Amino acid sequence: MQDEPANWEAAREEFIAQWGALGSNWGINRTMAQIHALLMTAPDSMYTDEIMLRLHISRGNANTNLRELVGWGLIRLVVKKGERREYFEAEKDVWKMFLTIAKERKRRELDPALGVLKGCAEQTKNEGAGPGRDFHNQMKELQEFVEFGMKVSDTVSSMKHASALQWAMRLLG
Amino acid sequence: MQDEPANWEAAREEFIAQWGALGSNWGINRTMAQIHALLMTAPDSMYTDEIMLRLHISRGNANTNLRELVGWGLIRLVVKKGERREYFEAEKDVWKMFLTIAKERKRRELDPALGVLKGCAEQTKNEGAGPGRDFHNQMKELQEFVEFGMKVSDTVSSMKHASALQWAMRLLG
DNA sequence: CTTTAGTTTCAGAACTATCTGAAACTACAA
DNA sequence: TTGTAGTTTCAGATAGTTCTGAAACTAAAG
Repeated sequence: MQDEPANWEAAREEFIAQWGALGSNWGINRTMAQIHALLMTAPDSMYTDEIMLRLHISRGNANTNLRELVGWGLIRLVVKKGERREYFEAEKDVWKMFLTIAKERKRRELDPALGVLKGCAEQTKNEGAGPGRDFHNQMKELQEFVEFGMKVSDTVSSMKHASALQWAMRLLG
Repeated sequence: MQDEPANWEAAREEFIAQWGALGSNWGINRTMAQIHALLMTAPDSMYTDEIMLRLHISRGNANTNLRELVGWGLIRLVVKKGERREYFEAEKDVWKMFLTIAKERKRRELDPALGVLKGCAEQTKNEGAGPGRDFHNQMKELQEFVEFGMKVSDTVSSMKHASALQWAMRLLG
């Protein structure tokens, strides 16, 4: 088993390519998803040039997307003592990864929607019976639903992996 | 209040425009989101030409996106007796809307990801200790997590609004 | 101060998604 | 049939997003 030239690398290659393609459906761009997949499965931290080489992407592209990923909190920058170069490594804990993504999506998808709904509800709060009032009520309903969803999300996010699991088991059981 | 020419329409206009913009973050295209917003807030069902006129979009565009929305299950086609024309109306119940979206997103985001993970795990199931095995374990972990998430989603989806609410109340304390 | 290793920026190129508009099609009615 | 109302399709135009590559920048070391 020792001398086999890393046959798992084939599966890894596959994973990186597919994960990149999936990124699109997820509203994440391909390169970003690929870098994430690469780092997630990297035995050691990597630096920019390695990543560029491995994924055949330009320096600018690599830099931008590494920065984005750090912004999301999905990877972190590591400095090795005695080395000037910056290395990157991915969070590998699945639960933490999930929380990070959930938080970011909430921020990007729910927060702005809530703003719009509140604004529209406010603007029509004095409408009398009729279509105007119906509209107001609908905005209110949506607003409450979104707020409720955010609360659930916050609650789950503050859980440790173990207690979330336990909670979910109760739900499923 | 009677003769004021529909001042709530201003708020509605705002809602449609903003909702469209939000669509992008949601992985839904602008027009589709706008049509949905328009129909969601329409006192009566509407037909293609009304929608085209109201949103300043072409027939082709309107047709494609109406079709998509019907596919998602967010709007439905209505035929009025004695009329040849097809009308459309949106589902207005918030909980049903949420379920529809959740189901569709699961199908588009989770299902394909699961496929990839299973494939990669399978391909490396015989790896001995070392990076190959680490990779395999990671794929397995991700796979289990996704499967778990799907189960939770299915459970919630099968709930009636009332019982979901009750359950959530318990969660939130 | 100069060199060297590395990082960041950004204008334009390449690519992708979306939209238009006109033509083809369908189906009913006179 | 022919006319009319409506729907669908699709090639090309437009708009939006992502990527490249080279130049500008930063900071440590000589």
